[in-house]
Amino acid sequence: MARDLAAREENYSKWYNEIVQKAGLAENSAVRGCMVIKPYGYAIWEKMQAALDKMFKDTGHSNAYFPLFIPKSFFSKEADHVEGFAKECAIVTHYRLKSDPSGKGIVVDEDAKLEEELIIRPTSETIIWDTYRNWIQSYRDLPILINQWANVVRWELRTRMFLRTSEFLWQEGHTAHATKQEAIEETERMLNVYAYFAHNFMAIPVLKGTKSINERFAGAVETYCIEALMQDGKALQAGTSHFLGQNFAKAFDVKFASPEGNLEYVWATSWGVSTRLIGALIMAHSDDHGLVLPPKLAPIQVVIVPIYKNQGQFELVIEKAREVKGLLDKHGISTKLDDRDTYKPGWKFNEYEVKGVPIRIAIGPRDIESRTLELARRDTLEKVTCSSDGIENTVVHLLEKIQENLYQKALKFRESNTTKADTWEEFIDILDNKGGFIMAHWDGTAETEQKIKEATKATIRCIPLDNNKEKGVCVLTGNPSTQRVVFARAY
RNA sequence: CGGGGUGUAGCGUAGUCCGGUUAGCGCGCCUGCUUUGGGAGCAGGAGGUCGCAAGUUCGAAUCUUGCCACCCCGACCA
Repeated sequence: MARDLAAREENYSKWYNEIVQKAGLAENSAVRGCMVIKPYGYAIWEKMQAALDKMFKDTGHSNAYFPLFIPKSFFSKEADHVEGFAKECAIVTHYRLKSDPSGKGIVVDEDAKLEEELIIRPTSETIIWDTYRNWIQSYRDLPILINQWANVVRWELRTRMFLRTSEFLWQEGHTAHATKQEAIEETERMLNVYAYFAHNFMAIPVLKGTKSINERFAGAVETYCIEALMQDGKALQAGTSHFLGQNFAKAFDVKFASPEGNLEYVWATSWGVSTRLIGALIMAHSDDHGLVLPPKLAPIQVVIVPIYKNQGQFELVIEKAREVKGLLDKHGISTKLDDRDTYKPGWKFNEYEVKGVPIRIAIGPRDIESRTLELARRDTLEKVTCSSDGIENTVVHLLEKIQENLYQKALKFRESNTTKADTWEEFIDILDNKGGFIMAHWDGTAETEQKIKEATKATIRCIPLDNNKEKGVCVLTGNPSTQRVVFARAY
């Protein structure tokens, strides 16, 4: 993506959509704002789920499932929460259809109107806290550490595949604690889980931080987030972890008897990541040849393409290919042997390149003679011929190398696209000509942030957790500031 | 909801201003032969209510009116 910013912005959407479609990840559906996740795209999501789910379990959480429908009245209980989601809810008002009296198709049966409308969950805090009320009486019932894998619906006006669809898949953790301290620790623990996942699985460096009040989750006391930088210089919120204080406990009247015998409100957290991460993966690593997947999340880590001219050669080559696949399988490497006779090697090379398969092995008659293989890596597009002896070790090491290289590349990109701005002119100039993260002083007020957003579309992505305190003046107002915060235009 | 745009084969499109043979092309698909170490070549073939409806006309993809759908930009948002 070596293009100037203007060209990048213009072409980026097109480039992104092409990768999504050509790689077979997803396509737009007949339902407005929704998408069909195709098998290959879903396989990536399953890899993400597996890795995340293990980390959730390792930190003491269990999976559960709560209803898709939420009674409308639940939403009015937490004022900020309803304010935040009211504008983007899908609402079920009826439960029956009937034939149109005029004989043309099917219409809603007005007699089948629900007494209370049901909201299709945009997030599950309300129904979960309504349930937790019945589960919690004593401090002995705490903590509750639950996660659910689910779909949610937010009626977005403008959608983009994976990044913002009306329906999306995610996980949402909802925990209940006896003390504020414990809840804050949980919030931070899960933020670290997300950051670890982004770094070690997605090969994407992220900034950990807290949101400004303007950007905070509706109903939260504090929102922690991980922010990633995409190749077009825009920021992407990749995950959030919320400290909800006692807001939902108070709204849903969830109290527990403490060891001292007092009735106290429960402390809460919630945290989530979504299929948006697939969008992040695409935008962080892909190139003009297509998708580039980090080995740890690639559904197919190695593809073997046999090359032959006739039946005799096919038999020789395929035997070797099967042997190699067997070796790699034994080492836990997800390997596909593409022995289809209906496509030519060149076609296959291109297909797996577009799909971002980290390593391709080609085996032909020449290789049989010389006991070699052709190894091609997706991240650098380099091809080398290597000995077929010990191929399993070669591949294991190469996969690790690719994983690390992708991370380092993304990190370098972020570093060279993180810029300090000390004046308003600099701030504007960087936004318009370079993009990326801008480290700038801010006077800490919501009004200033709002003005900056209106003037430039840039928002505060986060206030980094490991921030250095540094005296300065706000880029917009000139008022005193104690630290730089991260600004960017965002998805 | 504002502003702009587009609907022609599975996908992408030409033709529309200025009505006139059988609606053309590329990709894909099917058959055959030759091919196979970077998206194969040649030959043959299948596939169309030109978004829907009404109107004008000898004649409509093309003009008129109404409707529908989708896309882009903005407002909203992860």
